[in-house]
Amino acid sequence: MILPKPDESTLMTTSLPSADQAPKTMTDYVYGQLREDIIQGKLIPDSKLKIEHLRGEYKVGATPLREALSRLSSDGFVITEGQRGFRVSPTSAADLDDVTELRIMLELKALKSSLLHGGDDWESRVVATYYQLSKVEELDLFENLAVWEQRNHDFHWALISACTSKWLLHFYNILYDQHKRYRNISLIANLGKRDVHDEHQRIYAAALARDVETACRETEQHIRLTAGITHQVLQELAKEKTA
Amino acid sequence: MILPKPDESTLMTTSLPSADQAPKTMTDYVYGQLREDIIQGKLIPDSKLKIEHLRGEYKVGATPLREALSRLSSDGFVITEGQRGFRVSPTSAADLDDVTELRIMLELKALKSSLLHGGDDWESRVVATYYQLSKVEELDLFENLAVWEQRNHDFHWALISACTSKWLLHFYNILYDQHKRYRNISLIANLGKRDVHDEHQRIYAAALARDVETACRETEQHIRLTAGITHQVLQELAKEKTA
DNA sequence: TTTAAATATTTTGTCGATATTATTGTGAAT
DNA sequence: ATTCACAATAATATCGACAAAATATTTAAA
Repeated sequence: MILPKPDESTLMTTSLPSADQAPKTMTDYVYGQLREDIIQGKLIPDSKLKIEHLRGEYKVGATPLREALSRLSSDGFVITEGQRGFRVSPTSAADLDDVTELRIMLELKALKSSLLHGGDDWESRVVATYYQLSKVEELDLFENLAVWEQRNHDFHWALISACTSKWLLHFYNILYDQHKRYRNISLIANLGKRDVHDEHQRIYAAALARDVETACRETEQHIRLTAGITHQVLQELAKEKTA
Repeated sequence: MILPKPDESTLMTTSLPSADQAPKTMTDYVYGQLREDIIQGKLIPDSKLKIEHLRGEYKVGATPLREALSRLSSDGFVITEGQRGFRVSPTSAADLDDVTELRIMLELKALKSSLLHGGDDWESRVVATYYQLSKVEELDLFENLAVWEQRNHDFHWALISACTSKWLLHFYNILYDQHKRYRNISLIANLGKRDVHDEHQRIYAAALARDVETACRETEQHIRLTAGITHQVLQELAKEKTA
């Protein structure tokens, strides 16, 4: 078993997502890989996930693979039917709307709780992640997409990290990544048409001022904008296919 | 492989919970068993789940077992740590509150959507499940706990079954069962102190009248009452332990 | 040519065995 | 006694192989 340096690893983690828990086990490793490849769209929606093929692709045995796929199925990234193996969960405009609405509800609730309970450590995290995000947003985004993605996630996570509900954060994590799946389709269109940094700045200011009302409003608008543009791109792609 | 008659089976099912999807595979079978045994408290919180032992208990191989446990870990019923196997998720008063608050939020949202979108088929389901529930609530509940449990679930599910959000229903299912875990501790205390049928009747009437406001208010009160009594029993048990 | 039955191939789900890692138990040294 | 090192034991995670099931292909009939 050749694996990177070991580290803590629990389900429903409350730690920052950038703390990229180095996997202790083959299952954990391939779980992370598969999840990431699904989110990145490298494994295309509704395509079949054949064990033998994946075995060669990720250099792991069948057992850890099946375990990882089982987990992913409960996360909603993979669907499994009777004796017909696994496949990547399909995507659709309807599902995007579904994910978006629920994510808004959960994120706003988490944000509110976080603003009410966050202490000095929370403030520090918000300031630090905002600073790092700002740095990369001054550069050419198109050349630093991966870094921006990471820091964007870190910032949003820091904002809600003081939320007291473990379950809320757990579900939020799933929906955030589901949403990311769609957003990746339209990332370029998204970043081109907006002043994302300005949106972040406003959320940041409201959060530190503990202005729940404003922070929630700005966050909701922020998410809806992304989802809206993604929805457009998705429909354009659908039209191209039929035409 | 000796398994019951086959049937459809997909994750994130939108069908009634009583439609007890007969498992096609060993993994599905043992997944259901383990889940039920955790909910029923037969597998006690925080206890270790040793593969060899479970293998004998449920008469299945190690691979399906590990797959089922992997799924359950993403569902939050089981926790898995690095190279230290699986254990039943621990319970706590804080977790009960967490589950309760989130469940209320999700169930009310789902109920609202359902009342807005439900058609004739939805109405039929509500009427039918309410009728069956009423029948058993006229009998001695203590002698029909299992049946009551099932019909109570069916009724609540029917109410929200016209909700258009698949994700909302998926998360609701998880939280409902998590809540059931706690409720089982105090079921007797709960049924003794209340007129549950009256509460159900009021929700029923408001739902059919499409009175979103009232239906939500009654449902919230209904859940809070259960959770409150469960909380009490939980604390009493904790005191007994220290005393 | 289409439809249907029969056969061949692929793929899934499962088991038993094994190497690796954690845990427990034992005895020596502080 | 308590702590530490080290051996003995137990449990986990993984692999390779195989039977059952689904899928693809061929062959025969309408």
